[in-house]
Amino acid sequence: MAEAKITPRADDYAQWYQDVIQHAELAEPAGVVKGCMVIKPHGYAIWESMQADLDRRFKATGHRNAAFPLLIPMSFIEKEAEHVEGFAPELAVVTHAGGKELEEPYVIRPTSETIIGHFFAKWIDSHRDLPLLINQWANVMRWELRTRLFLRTGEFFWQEGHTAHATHDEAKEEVQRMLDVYRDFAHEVMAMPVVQGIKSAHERFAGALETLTIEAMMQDGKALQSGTSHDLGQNFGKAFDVTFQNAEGEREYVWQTSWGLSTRMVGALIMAHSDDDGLVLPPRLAPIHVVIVPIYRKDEERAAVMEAADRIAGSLRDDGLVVEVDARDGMKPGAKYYEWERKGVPIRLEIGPRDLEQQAVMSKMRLAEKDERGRPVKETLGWSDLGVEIGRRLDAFQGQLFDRALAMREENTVLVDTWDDFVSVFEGGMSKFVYAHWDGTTETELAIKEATKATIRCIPLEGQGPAAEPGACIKTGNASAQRVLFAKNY
RNA sequence: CGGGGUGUGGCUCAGCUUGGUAGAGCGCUGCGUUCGGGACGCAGAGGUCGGAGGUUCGAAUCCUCUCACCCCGACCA
Repeated sequence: MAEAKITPRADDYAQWYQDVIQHAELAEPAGVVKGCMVIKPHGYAIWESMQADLDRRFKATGHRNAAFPLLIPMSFIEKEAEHVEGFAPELAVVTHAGGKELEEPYVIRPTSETIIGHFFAKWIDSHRDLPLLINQWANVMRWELRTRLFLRTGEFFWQEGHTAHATHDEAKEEVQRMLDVYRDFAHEVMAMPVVQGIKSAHERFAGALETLTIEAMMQDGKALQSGTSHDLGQNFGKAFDVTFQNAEGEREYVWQTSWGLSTRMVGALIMAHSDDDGLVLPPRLAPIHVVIVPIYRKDEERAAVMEAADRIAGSLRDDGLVVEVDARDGMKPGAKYYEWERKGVPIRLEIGPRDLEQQAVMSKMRLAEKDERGRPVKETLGWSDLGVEIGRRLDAFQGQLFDRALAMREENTVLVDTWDDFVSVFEGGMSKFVYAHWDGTTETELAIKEATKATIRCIPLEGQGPAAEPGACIKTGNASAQRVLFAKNY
């Protein structure tokens, strides 16, 4: 299988990212409301694929979907002290409706812990009501100072899970369970390796006891937080009076969790896999698996070739593949090739007059090797059992993408023990993942960020980073229980 | 909010310094020839040059104000 070249792209990575999005026709800023996006059909189809897969995983772990209001009374947000402090600066507030000023303003939901807490209080009475496992697919709004397409938009789409449990242990299990669901999704579906870990106090969700995260490395070596799972403790239970009677007849506050994953994952997908030729989509997320480009000169050829192309497409569809036949006239095959490559279709089949007699097609993978003339290497496949052959190649491609991304991350991950080395690692274009010791204080964390722009992405969970061993903080020399993951991030 | 930049046809942009009444490429429409890695010819459609005010005989161009967007930073559960 082809070994694709990854270009670090360093300083112009942001521009490259914009170009890929634009040329693959994924999204554009709405231009009306700051940082909101228009997701074009192809981009939305990728998000839909993510939704479908995640939704299956959520249901398999016992969760049910529900929907909650877009507008939240301001007073709800104010009920949890850390929550309001964290979100107040980025709230969009509705003050007027029906032509009149409202007595109490509403905020457009930045996340739904508060309004769901309000309803959980009504829904939960007995320990028999627990655990309550809810997920919501929704859009939310956060008025960020600076927006970045897909990575930090004012409005974005996501899912937010909200659960209530009888004990802290059960809640903590749920937090870890859903973090694992996110990891599995990232690895199996997105072909994007992630590090699981705990956020530092400074990076923790406003209102949570603990925030867990999955962190992925993009092609320029920077980290992208790709999903989070929070242990909310009893903070929201107390703020919204969510209580239940236990088996002993005593009233207790519930233990809650929340976890979310957003359209930022579409951005992650682009930055993790794509190249200068456009999108590279893992087969399990590709809206189209196979595009068939018919080739012909004369009308008689066209009729015969189209008939064969349609028949092959039908057969592949019977095998469960999503197939597009590009029957557009007046466009040369080469132009079609470039267009579908930019959109990240994993496999292209060409069929022309020469193939009809031999009952064959030419197959080209998205990351095919180039020959000495710079042309991509294609292979000839027979018509019989074509669906099986293609399925095999799609599976291999899925694995190849993960292996490639993992190898890239390993090559750019280092252990660092001196401050000078630490500083020099973060100079220059290509960034890295650095495992180093930290004394555990926010003060040191901020000082390191100030000096290097690198932040603590997470304190890796067991088995995620290097083996836990005590050491001395990279900056202060104070005691450290284990290495933490530093990186520049988006 | 600080620094830098850009607003001209659907898209990318030139023209602005040195005012003279709007261009290119791509895309789009029609016809013909093409079609195994980004086709070509011919004929067309499409723009009150972000907005307002000013200077001038005359403003895309100069001046003032204003709006929007992009990049860098601050911020980022």
